[in-house]
Amino acid sequence: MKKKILISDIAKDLGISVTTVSFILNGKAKEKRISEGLTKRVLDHVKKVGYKPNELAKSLRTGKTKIIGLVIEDISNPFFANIARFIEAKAYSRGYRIIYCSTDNDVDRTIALVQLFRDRHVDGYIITPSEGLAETIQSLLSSQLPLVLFDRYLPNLQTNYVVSDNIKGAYDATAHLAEQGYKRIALVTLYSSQTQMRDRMDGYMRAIDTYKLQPYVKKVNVTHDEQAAIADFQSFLAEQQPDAVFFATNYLAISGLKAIKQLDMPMPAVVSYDDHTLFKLFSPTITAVSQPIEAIADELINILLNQLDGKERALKQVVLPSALLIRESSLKK
Amino acid sequence: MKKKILISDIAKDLGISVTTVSFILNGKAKEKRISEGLTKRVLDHVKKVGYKPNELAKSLRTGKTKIIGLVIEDISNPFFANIARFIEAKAYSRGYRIIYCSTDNDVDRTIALVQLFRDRHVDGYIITPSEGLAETIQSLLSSQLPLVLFDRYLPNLQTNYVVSDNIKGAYDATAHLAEQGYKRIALVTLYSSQTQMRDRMDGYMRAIDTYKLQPYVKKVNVTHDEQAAIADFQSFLAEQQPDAVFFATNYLAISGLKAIKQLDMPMPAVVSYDDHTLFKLFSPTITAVSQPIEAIADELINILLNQLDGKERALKQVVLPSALLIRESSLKK
DNA sequence: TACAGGCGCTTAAACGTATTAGCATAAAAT
DNA sequence: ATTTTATGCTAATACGTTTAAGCGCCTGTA
Repeated sequence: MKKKILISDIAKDLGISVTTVSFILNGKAKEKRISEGLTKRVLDHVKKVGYKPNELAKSLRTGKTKIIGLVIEDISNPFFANIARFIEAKAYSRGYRIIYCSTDNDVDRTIALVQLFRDRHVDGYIITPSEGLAETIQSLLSSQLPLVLFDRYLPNLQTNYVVSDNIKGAYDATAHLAEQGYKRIALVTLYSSQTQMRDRMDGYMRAIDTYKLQPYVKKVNVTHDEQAAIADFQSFLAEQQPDAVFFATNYLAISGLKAIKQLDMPMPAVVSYDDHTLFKLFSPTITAVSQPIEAIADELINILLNQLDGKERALKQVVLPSALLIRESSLKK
Repeated sequence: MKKKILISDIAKDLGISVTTVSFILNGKAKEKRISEGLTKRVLDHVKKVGYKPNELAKSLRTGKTKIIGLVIEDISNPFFANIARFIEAKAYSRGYRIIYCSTDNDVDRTIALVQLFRDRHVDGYIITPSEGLAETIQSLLSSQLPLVLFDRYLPNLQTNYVVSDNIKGAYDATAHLAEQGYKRIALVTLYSSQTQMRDRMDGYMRAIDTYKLQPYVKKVNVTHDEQAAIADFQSFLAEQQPDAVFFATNYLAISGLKAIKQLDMPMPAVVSYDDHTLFKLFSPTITAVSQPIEAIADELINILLNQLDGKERALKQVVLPSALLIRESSLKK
């Protein structure tokens, strides 16, 4: 078992001081007027013995970890997984690493995860805030920690955020169904007052107003037990007999499709907010409101890195447009 | 902006030494014979001022981080996502945190991620090794770092691992298709000699032997461009006309189903290795070989934590049984 | 000849914690 | 009365880095 090499070993080997080695390793050789000859000798020797600095010690000393904490609702949801992937790539190319966690929309869990990141002194945070997270976020803000929210924001808090235009996305989806001639267009959403849910409801209602239709809203509790949610939704279907359903999230759409399938009934028209890799595979293929994933990731990482570089202190609140991808499930038969 | 509280602040406030506070905070009050009165005073005061130790400093001093690094092929694949979720819960309840990363089966990326975890001094590793990772893993082993592989292992390396019985799983799937009366049963697999792929091929071949059928094997390159893989698979379908297809992974099955759908041909019987949340939603529903996810997670975390506790030094190589979930896609019409 | 300043490097202190060795006092044993 | 042992706590060092301050030497200028 080989002993771990320290910066002091390098210094000793070469008969110079630790400081000099440190300067060279941190690219300050020029600035600190270390001779080129010595710089080269040190670099060569470092490579030869395979020295790697202890990042914990570095972080302790500098207060920086070069790590960004990504707190995301559900990393197995393709929407979030893709955002995470883009963010990771972009951060990497700028010298930052990402560590991420899923909250499953559980407040206690989210708070614990933010605390974990805080304990580990991550340099910045990208968060999909669950409800009840205001206090935690406020505490990050008070500590001046670089932070940007996405997918939703906390209405009472002045934070950076990046969201899509949920109102317009939901309006377009609902209007599309109305244009197709559907009359009983239902909205299936969560028991949740998160901003994105509120806005999707809002967009739906505006389209209902425009087309002078009746609203049919079903709220579902999807957290614990999918089968219960399915049964709940089934009774709604039986009772209200919608001819079209707009699901406010992709996983609601998936549970809803399971419910419809089990019922063996004529399938209503369907639109999902958020696309899913497999929607093109279903029969019929599923129409979806698709958020601009790469643009969202871009904005997020730029806002955060600009803050980390100290370039930007102004609040950034970005709203990006969504696109309606029309597939078979929403077309009039 | 409030100043961060240190252990020395606590000591000063109470007029005692840092050592004493540290002992008490680490539950060594009894062992170090600190009086109960003082212990209580310290604990009360710590709670009152909301002191949190600096974990970086702790880790630097102790060499422990209480963090486990989870290096996983693709966290957005439901199989891996569920494993991760179980592992996380189990680790948490035993005082460990998990940080995870997706490798996308890219060797360079995997090496970089392991290095990241190493730099951050995680206490142990759970890894789905991509091909070409032998050197990296060997280096972890040489450094005596607690480690367990899963889903596959590296044949030339003596490591702990947990895998499912891929041979039997693949045999059962293929045999089931044969029993249904299919004659031209194809295997779709990856260009990969990872152990799980080799074993699935093996199981398929054994069943082909048992039933005296002809093998039809298609290898697909799925890494870069899904559409290319789809086209490639389509030409295989056209050429070989299989009446049944056994896909060696769930994402192969998904790409395959897309290919079949695009072709608008009579659908062959289908079985997937690894289940997927949405397979029950497809038409027809998709038969799958399902791995015992919770049992795998259990074994993984137990093996690792026993190593971390120093209880166990013996090699643990665990093989768990898979189950065939028969759905519509594999039944004779 | 004296002095200023540039050059190339080093000394020493810090980051916040854990832990070894030991000190002063009091009680118990000889 | 002296030595031993137990009690309750602390001083000092270590973990592996970064960095402010400074030191001796050389060169050029007055």
